[in-house]
Amino acid sequence: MLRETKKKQTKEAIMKHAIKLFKQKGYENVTVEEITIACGIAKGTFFNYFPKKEHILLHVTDTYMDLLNEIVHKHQEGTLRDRISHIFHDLLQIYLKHFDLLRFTLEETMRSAIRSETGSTNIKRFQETLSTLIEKEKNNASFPKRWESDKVAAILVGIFFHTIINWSSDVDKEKMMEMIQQQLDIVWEGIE
Amino acid sequence: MLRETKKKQTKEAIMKHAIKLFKQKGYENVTVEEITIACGIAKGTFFNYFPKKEHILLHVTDTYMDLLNEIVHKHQEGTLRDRISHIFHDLLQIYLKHFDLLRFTLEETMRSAIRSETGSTNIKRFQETLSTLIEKEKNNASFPKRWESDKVAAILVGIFFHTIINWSSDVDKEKMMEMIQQQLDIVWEGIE
DNA sequence: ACCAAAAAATGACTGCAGTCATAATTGACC
DNA sequence: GGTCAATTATGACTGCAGTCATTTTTTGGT
Repeated sequence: MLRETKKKQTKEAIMKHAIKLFKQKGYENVTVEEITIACGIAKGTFFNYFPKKEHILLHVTDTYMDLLNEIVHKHQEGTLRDRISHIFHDLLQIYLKHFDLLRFTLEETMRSAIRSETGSTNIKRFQETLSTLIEKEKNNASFPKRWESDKVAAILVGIFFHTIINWSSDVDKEKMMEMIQQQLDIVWEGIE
Repeated sequence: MLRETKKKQTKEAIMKHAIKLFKQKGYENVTVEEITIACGIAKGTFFNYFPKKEHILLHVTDTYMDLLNEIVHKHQEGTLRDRISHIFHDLLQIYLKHFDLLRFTLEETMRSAIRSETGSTNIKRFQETLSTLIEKEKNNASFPKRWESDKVAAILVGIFFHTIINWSSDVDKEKMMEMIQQQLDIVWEGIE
């Protein structure tokens, strides 16, 4: 299957060069033609692999999805409450570190979620990851069974995204984590 | 001041015709030129009023912001917990009713929040509205003072947006409200 | 090694958002 | 009501995303 391997190579080449250029010049200042020239292919070929320029960004998220699993895996000890905090902390660090690229990725993630072009959005995958994490904890009896893991995960994801969307302009990283932390505290202890 | 009134008229005309066309044909199938022709002005004039096509959508939100205040005003009786539920219920109804237009508006709202083109995003304004609502309740001593209204509002907004983003594909309106409701319950009563 | 069908690459082409130099309109002042 | 500076309108123009008819490459069969 020469064809298959070549296709994979081309796709990866496009992504590699695209991301490199995005980081260099910013997403909006990079044209599709530029990317294809960097790859040594014709402009039209790009669209055989990605239906829109933006779709590269969705695939970028896939890479970071792996990272999410790593992070979740890294924080196994302690209470669920602490573990979630640590996970969010690490995620936030990554987001802020690669902010220039990832904010466009975030934008695209939101867009595709709203349009629901794909059944399974990256946000939903994030939520599922947290959901299974919580579900496991339930079996350890260290988590109240009356709440559906799914819904709790939804709240947590909501907090995370809402915070990074609304405060990513803020340069003060510590403050952002503090915001998330305080919201988590409220959720854990309950308002009333 | 003929000039001022004329400017306002033109701006409103653009918005009126634009929205009408968006509803008819969908945001993406309407060109800027089409809008200007409907208004009887030249294409270039459009960009004297809105820097980008998408910016009309941000102004659409302004209209719905007024609606938000009405809704908040409508639900004065009962506990805060119930009031919030009712407010979210009404908001969701509006969102779903005008879904075809509002999902693009939502998209744009998210975009501008992430890019933080404007200091005060519509999301932040929503949050502030809820925050003052909660703050008032604090003074009535019917709300625990230990939590900052701001943070509680942030959680609530997070729940609302995350839900509509991730489930707006779902046609089942009742289910969506149920999702929000259940998340609110958890937040109110606390996880632990 | 040759052939035909399927898959993939190509780049000229189209359509639209957004720009900008120029033209028309307005208001303030005499 | 005539003059001029400031504001606003205009539409030809530019640049880029995305399309598509055509060409090139790959593959499996003989």
